[in-house]
Amino acid sequence: MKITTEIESCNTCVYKKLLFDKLSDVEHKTINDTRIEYLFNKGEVLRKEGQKIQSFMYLRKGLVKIYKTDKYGKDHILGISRPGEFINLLSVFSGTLYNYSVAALEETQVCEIKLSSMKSVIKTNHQFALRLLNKISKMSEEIIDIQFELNQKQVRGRVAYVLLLLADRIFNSHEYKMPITRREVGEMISMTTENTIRTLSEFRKDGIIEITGKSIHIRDYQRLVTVSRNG
Amino acid sequence: MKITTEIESCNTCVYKKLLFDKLSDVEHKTINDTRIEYLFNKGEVLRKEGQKIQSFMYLRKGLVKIYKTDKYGKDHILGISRPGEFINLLSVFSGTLYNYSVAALEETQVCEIKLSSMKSVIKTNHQFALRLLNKISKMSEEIIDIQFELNQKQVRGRVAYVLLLLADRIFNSHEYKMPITRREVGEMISMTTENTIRTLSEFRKDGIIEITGKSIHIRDYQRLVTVSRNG
DNA sequence: CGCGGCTTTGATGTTCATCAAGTAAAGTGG
DNA sequence: CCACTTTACTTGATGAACATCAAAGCCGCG
Repeated sequence: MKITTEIESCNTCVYKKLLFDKLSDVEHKTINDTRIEYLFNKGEVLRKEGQKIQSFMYLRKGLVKIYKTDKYGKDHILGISRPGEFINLLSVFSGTLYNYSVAALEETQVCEIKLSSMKSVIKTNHQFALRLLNKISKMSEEIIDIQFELNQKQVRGRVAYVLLLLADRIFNSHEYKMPITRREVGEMISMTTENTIRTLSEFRKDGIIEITGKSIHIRDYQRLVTVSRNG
Repeated sequence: MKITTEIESCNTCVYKKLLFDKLSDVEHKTINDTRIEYLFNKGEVLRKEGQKIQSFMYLRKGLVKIYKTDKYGKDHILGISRPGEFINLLSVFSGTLYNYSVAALEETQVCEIKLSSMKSVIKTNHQFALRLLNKISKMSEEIIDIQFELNQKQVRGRVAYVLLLLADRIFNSHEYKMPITRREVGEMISMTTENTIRTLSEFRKDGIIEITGKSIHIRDYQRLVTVSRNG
């Protein structure tokens, strides 16, 4: 992890419009003054469950996994976040401690804003407060929705669902390099690594996907959708 | 469902302190003026997935289940809410449509407040906005946490977890009348009704619980905790 | 170049869903 | 209020889905 200074001010940030565009100059300054840019390497843990929450984190580049560790030390992945998303939305206003961990799946750049600055802007800008409420709700609902969907499916459906989630929501492509290991796919769908791999092999034999190491090429998208729906 | 007029004003409500205690007289009037009290019978659906969100709902008496229905028509219970809790916190700021359904498990009284009134108070009272953010986050985290816990367990552990959840968080007693059917327990833990019942019978045979129709008496609390942990 | 983690496949046993069949309880209409 | 119908509850038997154990090849990295 290291500190960078790529952006001079939030005003020039490409993600400004996602949350910070309706702020006054003073409010912008409040946010920008306590802002720190960080660069995390692949594999680095940004935040750990149980740590004290002192800042707001905004994902600018890279990819992270959001996960919880159970009492046996096994991780359970709740979701994957892309640039433009907040990393700690959920925990940030519910308590003083992180309720889950966040780790970088690739080189990842984040902006960190002091929690006090965020609260200060909420005080002067109700529109900002409403947008924040909206963002928090959406992120929670997405996580709950993924769990709900996965709960209805068995292995084939679950693996298909994850492949589609990556294709549609993360990479917007039918061809991508898997950002997570097979074990992590298992940790996402609550299945063993072995069965996850077996299922991927089945999909390959069925001609639904092509696998070359980490690379996935979805050859029969429609069929994968069907498997995800009915599996 | 029928409209009641038990409380004259939010000022005299026993639940005032949970969210509405730091409001000015004008803000109180804003909330109170659009407030309507409803009484729902056991089994009645308060809100259905897909309906438009136009109000904020506060649970005053009774018990409700929060659930989603899958494409096969099977319900999946996400949580159970007690008096003093909001019913539609999650959905309320994330979109215009409900993302889940809410049904009364017993005779239930709710206060409904127009969404516009809530937003109006957020504009004038940032402390209120922060408390709302906090409440939303907490409720989401509880739902996510329950799913996370259940995902690690198998049938025995899951059934034990639900029994403890009811004992500890809903009734604060080792003896209670089940507010949900066996099928609904199954819908909560993603297991079939048959296996849920089988497991309850096992617990009875093992002397962990006593079952008399709908009544549950936890005889060996510690053992149930152990089963919930390791099952 | 070798060590540890990731990946893969196979064999085996456990857990759980499904099917079946019957009893008990709770609504419902006359 | 009782006959009737539906829904809830319960247990057993069977097979399917999945975890576990085992063993070996692969890959990246120090």
